[in-house]
Amino acid sequence: MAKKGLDSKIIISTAAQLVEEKGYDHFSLNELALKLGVKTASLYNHIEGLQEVNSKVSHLAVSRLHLILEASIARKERDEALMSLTLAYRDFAKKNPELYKAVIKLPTSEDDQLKESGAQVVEPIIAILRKYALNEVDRIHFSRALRSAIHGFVEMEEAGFFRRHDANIDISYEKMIEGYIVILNSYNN
Amino acid sequence: MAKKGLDSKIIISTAAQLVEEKGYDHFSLNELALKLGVKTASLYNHIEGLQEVNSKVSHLAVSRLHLILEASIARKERDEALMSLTLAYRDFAKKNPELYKAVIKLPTSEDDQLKESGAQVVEPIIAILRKYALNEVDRIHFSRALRSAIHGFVEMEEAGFFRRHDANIDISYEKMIEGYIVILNSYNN
DNA sequence: GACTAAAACTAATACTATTAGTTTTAGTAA
DNA sequence: TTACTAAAACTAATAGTATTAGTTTTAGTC
Repeated sequence: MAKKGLDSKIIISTAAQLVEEKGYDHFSLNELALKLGVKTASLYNHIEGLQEVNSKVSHLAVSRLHLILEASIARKERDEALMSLTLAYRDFAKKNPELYKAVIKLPTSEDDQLKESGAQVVEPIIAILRKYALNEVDRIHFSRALRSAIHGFVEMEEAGFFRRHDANIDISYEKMIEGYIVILNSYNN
Repeated sequence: MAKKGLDSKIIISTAAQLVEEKGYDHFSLNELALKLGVKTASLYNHIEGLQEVNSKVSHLAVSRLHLILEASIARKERDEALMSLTLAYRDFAKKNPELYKAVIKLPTSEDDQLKESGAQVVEPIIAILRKYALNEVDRIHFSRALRSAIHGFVEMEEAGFFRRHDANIDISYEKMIEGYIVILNSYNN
């Protein structure tokens, strides 16, 4: 019963680990407590409840994705940056499929930081798009379409929709991104 | 304790209704039984368990979506058919947001009909694409990109990602589809 | 060395799905 | 009409979930 050095940060990062191990839908506070060497009720000294854990795991997932996206576009611009970011995005989702599922649940947690957290994924995309000849509104339109495609692709791939093996999935993805690059470059300039 | 006229079909359609009412994540067999005027354990005379219910609700959702997509392209071709189908798709997702969530869980249910059921959504899209000058492999590549975009868009919209009100969401969607139509028409012909 | 607040604990509650065993019902056969 | 059977309802119990209340222990401070 000695005080374990528990705090919210350790709990959330362990939760993220457990989500990846057991699957997003099979996460439980019982297993989390077990992994932390503590009784389940003890967690409530540090967290409000399951909802808060879920919410914070989502924020953590978005944070990590953000870092990777930023790194992917360092010293790159335009088409090269876009291709690099989109590949990094899919790579993250494939390496952390269960944690990635937390990303889409982000805005569900109705706290105020969500605008900030949501922006973490859009921001590097918007940064790239600024180098193209789109006005601000078209930039938003285009970024929504691009994010939809990227997210939709990795989620459907993970869910098991793309089964026809006579068409290579990597190539499907590349062609999709190339399509977006074509559209993007067609905006006058 | 008189025999209620329960069968699998009634159970699943009631489950689908309950999913829409309470939200996909808050569905329970207890509430389902309550709504059917039966004790929870009695459901097991007709269903294997929760997993089967979830799986069959997914199949039902896909079936309904399929019907709507087919109807949307009746007597239409090419660009007009594509625009009509994509609008119908989003419309379905907006009118049945919780039930739509069951669609993405389809392939998780590992039964053999999944190829058939999954095909229900692709099929009308492929039918449209046959009228364009793509070879079979490119048709698959393109359909994956299009489905990713459509699904990704409606899911992110429902999840609350598209918040900037200075860009109209309907227009974002239209522009996205128009982009795909441009790409599609650029395949020689 | 006593006091306090944080952080662990135990115990209980109300949900969830699921299984086993029992009773009732509806329909069929004698 | 009565007896039989199988389906479909039931009750009761189990194991898992999150959560709350109340208690004990610990670590650090006065």
